Amino acid sequence: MSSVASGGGAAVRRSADRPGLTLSCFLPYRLNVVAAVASEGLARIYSERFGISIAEWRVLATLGEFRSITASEIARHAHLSKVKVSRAASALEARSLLRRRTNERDLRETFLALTVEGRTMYGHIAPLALDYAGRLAACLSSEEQALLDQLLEKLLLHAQDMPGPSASGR
Amino acid sequence: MSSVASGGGAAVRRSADRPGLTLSCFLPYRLNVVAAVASEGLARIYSERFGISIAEWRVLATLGEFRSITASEIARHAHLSKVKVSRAASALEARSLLRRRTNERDLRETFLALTVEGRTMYGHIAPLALDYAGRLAACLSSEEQALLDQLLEKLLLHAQDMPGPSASGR
DNA sequence: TATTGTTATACTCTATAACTATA
DNA sequence: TATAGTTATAGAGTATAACAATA
Repeated sequence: MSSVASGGGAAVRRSADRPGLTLSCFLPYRLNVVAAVASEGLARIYSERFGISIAEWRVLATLGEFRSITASEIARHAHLSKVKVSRAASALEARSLLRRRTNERDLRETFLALTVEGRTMYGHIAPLALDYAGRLAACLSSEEQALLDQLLEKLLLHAQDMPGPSASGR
Repeated sequence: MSSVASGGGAAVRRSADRPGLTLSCFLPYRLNVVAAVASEGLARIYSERFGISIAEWRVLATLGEFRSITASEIARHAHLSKVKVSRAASALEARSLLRRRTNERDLRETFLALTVEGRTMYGHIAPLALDYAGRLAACLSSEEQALLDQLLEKLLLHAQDMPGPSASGR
């Protein structure tokens, strides 16, 4: 009786011994494994070949997309903490890939933008990244890709405002 | 310059300036964000409430599923390195949650199994984890859940035997 | 020689909070 | 008081390789 789990809210009977959890079918685990495997090759591209970290890549990619935005906007867009953005920006700035400029309307804020060199590097990495993502998704039909996208989006929005640890079991 | 990049097969034109990469639509990024968000709450359950790490949780879950298996089998099943399994097993053993026993047929191997205490803890955590996963997946219909599962599986198998960094661009 | 598993090392990443400066 | 951003600190996690035992 591996029992289990109407997700909704129904109480479920389980044997004390076999609560019916199968790791390979456990959604959070699966998402992590797929994400890790999917990132491995890509991370090698930008770490080994361009010497940048994941956080730096995300900042680079965000600035490649939006020419000049504030650090906190990058944090939101790239799903990074402000600390990580600050560190990544410092590292990129030290290599002259990025420039900081204070917002004159609100002196607390800083606009970040790629330098010409930064934009050049972005021009090198982005096609490789796109190619990689393309090859990754190539095992899915375009309908499947769209579907996956929708499902991930739904999941993300839902997960973001899910109560913490087991509301029922506190 | 940025020219390049036939993805799966179709050549794509891009401006040198805007290689057309949108972070929020970039599959590896999306997978990582969803996985991270989906894990947050869960990790809190077993770290704060039970004092175990993710690796330890995976070992625990694997042993909850397969009563007694070798360390390397756990590594394969739980997608962990042998070092991580070894460390996690030591930590669990130190808390008397797990027992190691040498395989008498091949003295290099060690069988790991949960102790009664370990099984008890598993019995506490597994239902919480299942509940969490259930609430997570509750935003999807059961058809959608099955579909997501299939898509993730396909993606995983494909990603695992994908050539490293851009085969074309080496 | 290859494999299982453990340990050591150094390194990176991370979270937290303290801090500066503005608002 | 609250916010944007930086810096400091310490702790956790990581990869790598070296190692012992066995095959």
